[in-house]
Amino acid sequence: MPPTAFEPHDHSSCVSDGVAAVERHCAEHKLQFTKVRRRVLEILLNQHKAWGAYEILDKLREEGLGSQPPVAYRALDFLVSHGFAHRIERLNAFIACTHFDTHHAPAFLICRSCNRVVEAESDPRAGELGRAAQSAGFVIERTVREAEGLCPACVGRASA
Amino acid sequence: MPPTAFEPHDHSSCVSDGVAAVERHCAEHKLQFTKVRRRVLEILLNQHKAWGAYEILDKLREEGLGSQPPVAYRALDFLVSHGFAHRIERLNAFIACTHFDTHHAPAFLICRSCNRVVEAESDPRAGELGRAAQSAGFVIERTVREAEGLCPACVGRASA
DNA sequence: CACAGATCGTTATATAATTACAGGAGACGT
DNA sequence: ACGTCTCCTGTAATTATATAACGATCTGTG
Repeated sequence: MPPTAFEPHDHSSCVSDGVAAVERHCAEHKLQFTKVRRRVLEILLNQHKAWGAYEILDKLREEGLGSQPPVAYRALDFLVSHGFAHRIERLNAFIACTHFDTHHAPAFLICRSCNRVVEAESDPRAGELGRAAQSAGFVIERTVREAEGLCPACVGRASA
Repeated sequence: MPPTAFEPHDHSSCVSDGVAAVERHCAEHKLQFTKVRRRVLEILLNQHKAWGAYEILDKLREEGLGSQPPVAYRALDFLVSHGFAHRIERLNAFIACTHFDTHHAPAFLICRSCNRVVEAESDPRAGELGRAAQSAGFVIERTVREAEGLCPACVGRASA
């Protein structure tokens, strides 16, 4: 499953499918998918970039959905805690989850030029972190794996 | 090379060896290892935990070495940019480098209970990130790999 | 309806980081 | 020694990110 967001794709389905999947999941698990939460998810899905909480808040404010930081942070907390979105530590920003079904430990590729971010599936026990943890007797609960660099399009542009 | 900071060790040598190594490196590369920079490195080396910039600033202030945020941030920038310290994105905090010689892409194990942080050596091209990057044609420039969980001592304490 | 728990609106505050600019100390060529 | 260049320092102000606290309102359920 190669990352797709760096490639042209039918983006409108990213939004509609994402919202639909979360809607379904919330219905099944009796979670309240409220207006603000839905709107924040839509905003996140709207571009494959990481959104700062205050960028989202600005949008909400324009639309009359809330004007104070806790409004945005609460919606983001909800989305993140249920796996509908992820926090990108490197950017202090948030992105919609694109591997929603699988129970995952995500890894991210962040293009510093066009700011697009792609989520890759990963196994938390694999790789350096897992190996180091095992040899140290460390129990991993959560991992942060983020790579910053240039996406294929921007590499081409730079070397051209 | 198993991580050592989770185990008992002669900690005074962590500080003195660390400072000496950086001192040598600065001399060789004509870098100015000024009073503030040295002191910040000592503070970082003093405990195997991640220090917030403002914690460091408080210490500097007590000692009359500076009172405004840029003093701490500038010293930290120097240390990080030359590989003498690392930033832990997950904690918005900084830690002294313990694998100083090797040109590295560090990974970290963060104990959420005792707050100790251990640096593990790693190969940026290995693991999930490298694989994902390669298949996407993404060029990695920098990676963030941080695992949060419980160190051996705290696991024992919790299950006891 | 009445209740409990979740969610929301708002004010205030905490924490983290940067910008901007003036001054100082050392390196270096002349 | 003199200017001058560069890097480093001191400080004020501001921006960015995130949380605390609290009362009001909504939602599902008996």
